[in-house]
Amino acid sequence: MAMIADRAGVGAGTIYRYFENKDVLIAELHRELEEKMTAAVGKGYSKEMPIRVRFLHLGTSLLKYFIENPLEFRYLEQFHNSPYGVDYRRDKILGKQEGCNIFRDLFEDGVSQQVMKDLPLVILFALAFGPLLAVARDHILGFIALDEVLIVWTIEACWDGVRR
Amino acid sequence: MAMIADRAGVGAGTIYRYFENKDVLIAELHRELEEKMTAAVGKGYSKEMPIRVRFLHLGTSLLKYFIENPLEFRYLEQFHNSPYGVDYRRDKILGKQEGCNIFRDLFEDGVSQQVMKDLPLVILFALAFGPLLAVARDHILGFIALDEVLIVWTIEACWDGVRR
Amino acid sequence: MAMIADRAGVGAGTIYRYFENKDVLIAELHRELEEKMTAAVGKGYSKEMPIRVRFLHLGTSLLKYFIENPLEFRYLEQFHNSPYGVDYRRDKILGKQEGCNIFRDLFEDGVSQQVMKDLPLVILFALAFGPLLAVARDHILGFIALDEVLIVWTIEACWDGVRR
Amino acid sequence: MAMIADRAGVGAGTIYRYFENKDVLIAELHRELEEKMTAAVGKGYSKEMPIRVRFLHLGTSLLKYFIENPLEFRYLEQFHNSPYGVDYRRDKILGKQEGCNIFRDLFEDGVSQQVMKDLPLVILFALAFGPLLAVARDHILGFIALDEVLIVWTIEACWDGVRR
DNA sequence: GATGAATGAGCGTTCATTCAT
DNA sequence: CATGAATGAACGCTCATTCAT
Repeated sequence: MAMIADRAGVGAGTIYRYFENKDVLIAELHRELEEKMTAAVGKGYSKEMPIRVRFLHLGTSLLKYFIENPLEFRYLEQFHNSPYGVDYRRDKILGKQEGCNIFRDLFEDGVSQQVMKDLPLVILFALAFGPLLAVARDHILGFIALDEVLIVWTIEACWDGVRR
Repeated sequence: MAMIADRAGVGAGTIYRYFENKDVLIAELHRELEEKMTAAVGKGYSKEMPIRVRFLHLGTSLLKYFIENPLEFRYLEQFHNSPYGVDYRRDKILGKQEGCNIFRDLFEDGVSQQVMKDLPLVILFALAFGPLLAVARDHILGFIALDEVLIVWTIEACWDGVRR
Repeated sequence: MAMIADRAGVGAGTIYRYFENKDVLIAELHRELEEKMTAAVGKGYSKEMPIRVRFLHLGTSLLKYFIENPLEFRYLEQFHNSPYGVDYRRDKILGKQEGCNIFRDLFEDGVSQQVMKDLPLVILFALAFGPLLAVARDHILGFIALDEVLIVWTIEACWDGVRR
Repeated sequence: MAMIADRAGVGAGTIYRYFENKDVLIAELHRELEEKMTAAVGKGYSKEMPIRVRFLHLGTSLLKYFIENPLEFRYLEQFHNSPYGVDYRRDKILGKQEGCNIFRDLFEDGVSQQVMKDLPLVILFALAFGPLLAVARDHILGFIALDEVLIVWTIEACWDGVRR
């Protein structure tokens, strides 16, 4: 908190006028970033396209978004690997189903149209986003240099994992 | 550190006779767990088997190992999501190539035999282990209940992602 | 201060137009409450009554007032148990003699008419108000349930302490 | 806490090796002081003495103890005027009756032998200790100068308040 | 070699007060 | 006059590390 206040060029107390406490700050920043990300990824996307196209569109958009916004990616990753993120996922999976529907819709459609493997949603998510996040992380850390081609190949490989 | 010393039944200072500091302790514990894991996973494994069999063997063994040793899995995950883990991977990927060769060998063989996609090793790793880790995490957190069948299907889906 | 401004329905800064600072606000509120209390207690009181009657009147009135206005009592007690209250008493006892004369007059009359013990005023105050405040506090905290009879008995016991 | 550590000439953290937290420190210090006080006051005291003598002994001893140990008195007063003290009293009065029996015993004996007024214990306590504490406070703050004689007179006046 | 008391920078948070608008 | 955003010293507490014994 001290560091954030410092970088924001404000006093230590000022932060608490805008966020009730650290947890709230973290949660709100997460929500904001996720919204921004969802918006960016949803550009040029339509439910009317074939499943495969939708998957490739969403996958490449997301991967590119992460690569172009490494700081946001790092935040999102840290969030999901923290107790905050676990609670968040638990609410989302076990609680009333809302938010982030763009991805769920795609997978539900994919399964019901028998284009994707008939596996639980959670596993399909893992198959699609597991590699995607790993690859984004490795690029940002400098372990690979992703280019347009590599991005597409990677997402297509993810598609192979997910499709029938 | 105090808690570890306590559970070990030694004084707070004693720990520093065996580990220079917290970072070193973490790194050494990691190495030990990874060795144990590699050994477990390598049981019944042979380089002479066909690539696909080797992949399925290693994948299912690993996933089962994580499910049976959730504490170790949590440690390994936390480690890799921390600065320690990043440094570790950097050394491993960019530095002198050693350790954990069992996996690298498999992917190198897979690529050279043209059974796997011709992608950088790092991406193949992401394709294989990304979903695996995600699925292990979700199982341990209670978001899915993996059984024998689901485990095999998951690893086979990973194989689809990786194979030509 | 923020809470007070809030409940008053004004901005946080506005309070400082009416009170130089927190200390002044506390002191002024104290003065106001003491005035109100003195007025209430003085109802139906006359210096012409016999000392004992005056004492019992003032004592029971005061005790009843506290019981009926527990919030005010709590404020007054907190005030007197704080550095503010100590300073206030110091000024009152050692400094120029004013204020709250109704009580002093009674005790001075009591001593000079040889109805009360010939003790320093401060001690007579302690004998009279010490138990009264203690009993009011205990009632408000729920340690006793004072009724009309108990109140009178208590004040009469105080009188026993004070009288010759 | 910082101030205490400072005056003790130790680091900020050291204090927590001896007291779990601030509340515990406060409670333990209180217990220690009360024990010490009870011991001092009980010197030369016997349940076999007549009630009046017991009362005068305990009263004068206590008052003298406070005067000789002004710091302890201030601590005890602050404690009892704080939430800690209120909770403590609540436990003592409403909970299982233990501790500080020397005083309760005296009052119970006094009432049952019909030497003291037939009032609730809480009120008798107020009658006896209310003035005593007030007088001790005023002495310590320099509002009166108590001497041997004044002390005895004060306690005798308290006795008048309490006795039949 | 083992101990555990001591350390102190750092944590997240509060709140009386100021001052530009 | 009134506002409320901004302040920053202070709070109670933690914990990896040291060092005299």
